[in-house]
Amino acid sequence: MTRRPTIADVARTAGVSPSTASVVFSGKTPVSDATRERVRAAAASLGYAGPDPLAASLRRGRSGIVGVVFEEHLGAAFLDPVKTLMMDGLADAVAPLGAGLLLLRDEALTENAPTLSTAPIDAAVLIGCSGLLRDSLELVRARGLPVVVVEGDAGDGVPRILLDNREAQRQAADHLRRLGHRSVAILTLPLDAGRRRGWVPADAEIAIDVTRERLAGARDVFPDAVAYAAAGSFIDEGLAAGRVLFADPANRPTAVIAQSDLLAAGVVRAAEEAGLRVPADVSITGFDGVQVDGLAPYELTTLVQAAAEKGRATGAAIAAMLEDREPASILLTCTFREGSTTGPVPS
Amino acid sequence: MTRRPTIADVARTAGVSPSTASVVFSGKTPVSDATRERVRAAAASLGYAGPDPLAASLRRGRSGIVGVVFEEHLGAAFLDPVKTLMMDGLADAVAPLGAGLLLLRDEALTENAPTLSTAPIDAAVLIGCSGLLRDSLELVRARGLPVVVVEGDAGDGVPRILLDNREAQRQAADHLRRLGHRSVAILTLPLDAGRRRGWVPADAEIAIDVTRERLAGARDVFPDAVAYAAAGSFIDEGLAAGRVLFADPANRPTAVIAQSDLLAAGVVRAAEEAGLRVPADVSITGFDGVQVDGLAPYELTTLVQAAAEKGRATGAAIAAMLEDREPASILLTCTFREGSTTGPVPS
DNA sequence: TTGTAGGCGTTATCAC
DNA sequence: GTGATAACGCCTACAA
Repeated sequence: MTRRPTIADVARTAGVSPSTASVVFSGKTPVSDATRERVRAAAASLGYAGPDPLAASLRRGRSGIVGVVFEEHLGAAFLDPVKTLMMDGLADAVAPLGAGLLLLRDEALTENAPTLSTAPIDAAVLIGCSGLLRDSLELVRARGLPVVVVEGDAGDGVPRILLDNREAQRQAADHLRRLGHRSVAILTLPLDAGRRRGWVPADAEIAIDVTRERLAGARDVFPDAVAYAAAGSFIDEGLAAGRVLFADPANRPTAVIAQSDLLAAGVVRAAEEAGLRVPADVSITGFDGVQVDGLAPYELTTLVQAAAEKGRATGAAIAAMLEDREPASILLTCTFREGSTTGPVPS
Repeated sequence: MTRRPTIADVARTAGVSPSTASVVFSGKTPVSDATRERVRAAAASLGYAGPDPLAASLRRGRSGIVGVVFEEHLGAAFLDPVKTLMMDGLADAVAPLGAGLLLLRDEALTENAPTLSTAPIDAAVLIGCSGLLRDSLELVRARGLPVVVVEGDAGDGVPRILLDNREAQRQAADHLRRLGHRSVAILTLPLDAGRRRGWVPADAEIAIDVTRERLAGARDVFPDAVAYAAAGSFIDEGLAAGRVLFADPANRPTAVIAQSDLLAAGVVRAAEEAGLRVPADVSITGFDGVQVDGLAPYELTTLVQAAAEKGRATGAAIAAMLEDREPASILLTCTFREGSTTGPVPS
């Protein structure tokens, strides 16, 4: 025989009708033990490995696949521990739906690759913030698929999963203020897709929501704090920025508010390099609450965001939409955690 | 109208046959400009977003999805820079096929989740090494799907993507020997799924291929070198192990061969901590050639594996099988790169 | 408990 | 260049 056996072949061999055979595999309707056995045996003898997922999907109108759209190269995305954790949570959350995650790149970035418009997905998760996202959003909505946007600017009627970035960052700033700090520098995430490194002018346009909100939170407490933008969320970026911040001994901040833990870790290293003790000479806060490999023995004072929970919430929203329930936008809150990198202002 | 429009609706509205409408969207056959326009217009007016991927897939017998099976939690997998890079390469390589990557967890780990046996995939990539892999392999073969195994023990007829671990590691060891080192310690990756940390007895059974082969390569040059196993490939693990290796000043290796760059980075840090200069007092080699965030200013002496290339090779093998060509197993070679962490043995 | 019938939405083939 | 026809393989009312 040349072609793969179908459920019809199995049914024929077992001497039952196709629908009965189908039921044996789906288990949706009771079947007598004898029949089940016969069908099973027939399947085994033919080397039938179960219903073709494609045909089943078409019939059901569901593929069991959730597309996750990234704006960047996959490698870049997974360099970010927060995204990794969030994917983890998302995977957990969609698993009970019987759904898997399909990695997709933003339409604009792909050639003849599989895309939002041609992939057999039941729903989509858009991650990120930039303008490309709008196009992707259009595509998905045109197809009438449920969408959830994570930490991005979505617009009307699209459920979003957000973080209380501003409020949280304000807490960290408050903590520093209570410790007596007045001369504070802020190390921000990239301002826009350009990812230029450097001082942030007072009137800078900040295209990326996360960056803007965390900065606002810090400025709520320290309106005049200088800000320096990193080109990405990496330890080495934090190190480079830290060198700049600590360059002038006469005019050095007593505390640095970094917008990510990786950046903060780099700043810690820059401080060490400059002969400064943390937190005796300089206090440093992070953001994210991820485990930074290689930072021991320090423990960052930081804002712990429930990254995996973010993924789970996203999954829940997807589940809701798939079941025609109203999905809720969700605002997750961060928890302030005091570590060993902040202390009283040096006298 | 309540249900989504189909290509038949579009065809009717445009006054053409369904097949013609189909051709307009697929572009597989020339169509007159006028007709194309009319179909496009009809589609737009009906809000038709293009052919349903599920139906198209069924018809074509291809879903355009490649399943990637991990043995571990997704989060854990993406913590490993080599895997991340390899995913990146894989994504690149399958994109031209019009395929996307579906993240799957090993069958054993999942509840009613989407799996190898129910997901609409055209091919599968199995990553890893343990025994579970065998089960997954069975499932996939039962479905008659093309499979590629990356760095795992696959068995008969399954194309594999492998690295010249032993030979490569030998090069690094040779390098150290030529520099005069005689007292060398080896820091290995985990020995098995148990991931126990500690000295490796001479007669230890090593279940994980990569660990075993790299160890063998090092021992080809230094048969009597002691070996210590880390519990994972992390900087902090390297640090912890380094502390052990450097604990006794009287009996301290002059060189450490670490089986991954992350481990090596930790060892560098442990050396600093112990007041040892690298490479003046101790030489350290890594493996992988990944960019270790936060290690600057050191540059590891290491073996550069083309991780992304590994992914690309995997994709190529998949492509070959999908086109009924014979897929080749591939042995990739690592390149020795001398950095700033190795030097002559201290006199 | 089992069988019958119809269709999910598309596209390949072939004839015109 | 365009159109009729026939699957792709399965599932689910509904009837028996």
